[in-house]
Amino acid sequence: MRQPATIKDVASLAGCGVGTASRVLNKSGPTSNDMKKRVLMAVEELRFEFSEVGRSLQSSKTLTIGCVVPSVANPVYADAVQGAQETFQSAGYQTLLVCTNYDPDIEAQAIRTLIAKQVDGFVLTVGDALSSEGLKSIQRREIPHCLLFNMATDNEKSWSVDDHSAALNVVEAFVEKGHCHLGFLALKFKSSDRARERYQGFVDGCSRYNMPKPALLEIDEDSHALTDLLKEFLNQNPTLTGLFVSNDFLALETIRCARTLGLSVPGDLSIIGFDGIKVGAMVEPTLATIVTDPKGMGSGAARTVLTTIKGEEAPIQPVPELTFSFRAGGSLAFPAAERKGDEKAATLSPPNNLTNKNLKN
Amino acid sequence: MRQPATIKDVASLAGCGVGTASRVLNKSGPTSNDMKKRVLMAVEELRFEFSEVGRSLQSSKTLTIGCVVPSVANPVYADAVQGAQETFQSAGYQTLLVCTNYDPDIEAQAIRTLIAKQVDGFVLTVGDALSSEGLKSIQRREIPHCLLFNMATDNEKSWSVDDHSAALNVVEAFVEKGHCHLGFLALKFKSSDRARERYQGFVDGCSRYNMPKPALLEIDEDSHALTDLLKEFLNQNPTLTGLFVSNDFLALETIRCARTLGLSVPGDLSIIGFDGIKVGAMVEPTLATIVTDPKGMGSGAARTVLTTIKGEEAPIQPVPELTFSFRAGGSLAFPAAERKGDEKAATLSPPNNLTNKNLKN
DNA sequence: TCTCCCAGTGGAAACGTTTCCACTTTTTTT
DNA sequence: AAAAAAAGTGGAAACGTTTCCACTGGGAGA
Repeated sequence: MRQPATIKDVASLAGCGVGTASRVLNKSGPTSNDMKKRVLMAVEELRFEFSEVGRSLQSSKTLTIGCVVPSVANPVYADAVQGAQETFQSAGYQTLLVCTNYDPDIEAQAIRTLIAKQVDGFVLTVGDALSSEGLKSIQRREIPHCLLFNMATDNEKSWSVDDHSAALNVVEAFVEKGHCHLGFLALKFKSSDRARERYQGFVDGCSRYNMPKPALLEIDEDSHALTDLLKEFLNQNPTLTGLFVSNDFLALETIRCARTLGLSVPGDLSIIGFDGIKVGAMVEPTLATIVTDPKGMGSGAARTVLTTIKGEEAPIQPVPELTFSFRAGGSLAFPAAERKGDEKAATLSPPNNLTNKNLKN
Repeated sequence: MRQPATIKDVASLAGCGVGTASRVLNKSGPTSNDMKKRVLMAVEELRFEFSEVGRSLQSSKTLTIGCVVPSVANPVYADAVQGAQETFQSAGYQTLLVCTNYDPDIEAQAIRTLIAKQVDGFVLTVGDALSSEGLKSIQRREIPHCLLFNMATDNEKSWSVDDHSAALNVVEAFVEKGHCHLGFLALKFKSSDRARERYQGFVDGCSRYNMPKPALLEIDEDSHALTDLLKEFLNQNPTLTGLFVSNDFLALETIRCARTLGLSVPGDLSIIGFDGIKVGAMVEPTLATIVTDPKGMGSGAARTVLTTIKGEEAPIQPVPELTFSFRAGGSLAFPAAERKGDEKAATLSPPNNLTNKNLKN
């Protein structure tokens, strides 16, 4: 028991050749009933289990997939990993998980290691799909893979939210409620092509509705200083009534900070988040947000990889428009000035004569 | 490039034997500077990378750890996995992740597969540490491993929250605020030894303070029917003023349901959660809860496995008392009847003459 | 000058599989 | 009854690596 039994042990205990033992256990060739019985008994006796390592060496398949994401502490990625893992699991593949912490060096290093481990495929979220060294290695070796939450390019499949369209939707939601000066609050703006895409969509949306270019508040960490930063930001943008926050946690935090500043949400400031985490619907006010389906995305990317491995060249493509939906919530409403006054101001072409009020310094 | 280069290719391009090439690349023996140069050039030229599969077969080490948890959709496990993964990563190990969805069959099957893949160790949360088939296999083969969030037994190391003590703490927190009839709301009570342990601690705590045995409300899923169940539960326990909820998400959901029923939290019902998720501190009222450190637990379990692998028999043991802490929050307060009336009732030996009020049917 | 030692090297064996080929025995076909 | 086909079997080769052993030279010590 100390040393696990090998197929040779099984063969010699069953009194047959290794080839025969292999054929019995894999049902990969003709075998007599007698032999079957003897081999199976030997397996039982020795508690034999195949070594996948030996198998992999011979078949050059590992039944293992590399899954590279920034961090599973972020529930969006956690859900995606969950979806991918489940899908791979039911297809008989195991998932080798690496978290990069948004660090391109760790990302590159991790991918090298996974390649050395001969994974059969990859599902990965890279920092920047165009420059990622790791992604290039994967492409060069033609290892089946699918991006997740990265922008698709000409030659890359990707399951991801259509950030640009989603941001447009957010603008529309604000406009419907009569907002005409918006802001964008983002975390880790630099290191993520997704965040940039989202911002671009937001800018485009604002310009489409003849609004001023949205004010941008960029923060480094989930910083404790958010309250102060927010205060300064709002002072610099006194007419701003709506804020698009790049993820729901940050949005909840922002609501808390706004309260600390004596502002009411949505009375003084409307907020729309991004991701659609469950708690967003449990809190008061409920959070208006873009709902996405990270688990579905992870599962989809996994299916794409699986079909690529099988050589079936028709993976199910995500339809961009269905990658998200808008969820209304109490954090979005008509600006206070509107409510008291002319409801008609809440039209699609903003009157541009509204100003923000009572931002108590 | 189609077929990755092997060390043989490197050797023949460098004009040396495979042994020499191996020695150069692993610095595992004497080599001349000339050879070093030639081998390194050949590696560059062929873009050679070691196959870990071949290596593993030879060394019977895979530098891979199996990590088995119920689900990473649950942020507690996600954080734990994150911690474990980081720790393993920096020690040069990769993490093979499996989610069991709380299903003992999947658990057993997954562990078998991981054993076949020859993982060097395991970090795992099993449904029931005493009966888990998978755990038995691991023990039988003497594979280094450490439990996570399971109760430690005589011969098993485990990093986990001291659920029993934590539940006692919760009772004390309620008692300090003058509550004298408590309830316990749990999810998946059956399949988890942790939940049972927590309940036991709660029961013990109540009896210690001469309170009636706590009422138990057990639900199957994150059920939509919670509002109705809660209503019925509170009707059946009219004197109940404090509810201990087995996780923070469920606690937030419970607060929402209570509101739907026209009850105020904490006015009519005080609530204490479990886990200490971040949003708990962002919402209104903030959630009183037991704060735990899942990431630290995951990392700790990983360190235990690593030291076991190295044969160092002195893994850092978690100190039970430091596995959790109580965080005060707005969801816990003096019962409404108390507030209006006699503050002195809030003592350690409850007067037993208090009754619950205004539970509007 | 003769040993002896050691740096440097090549190559075979081993790790645990599967697959292929060759061989024997049985069954089917004529 | 003979020939052909099929079923059943054993064993070697291959997968990519490391490690061990054996062999060469050359330099140091006698």
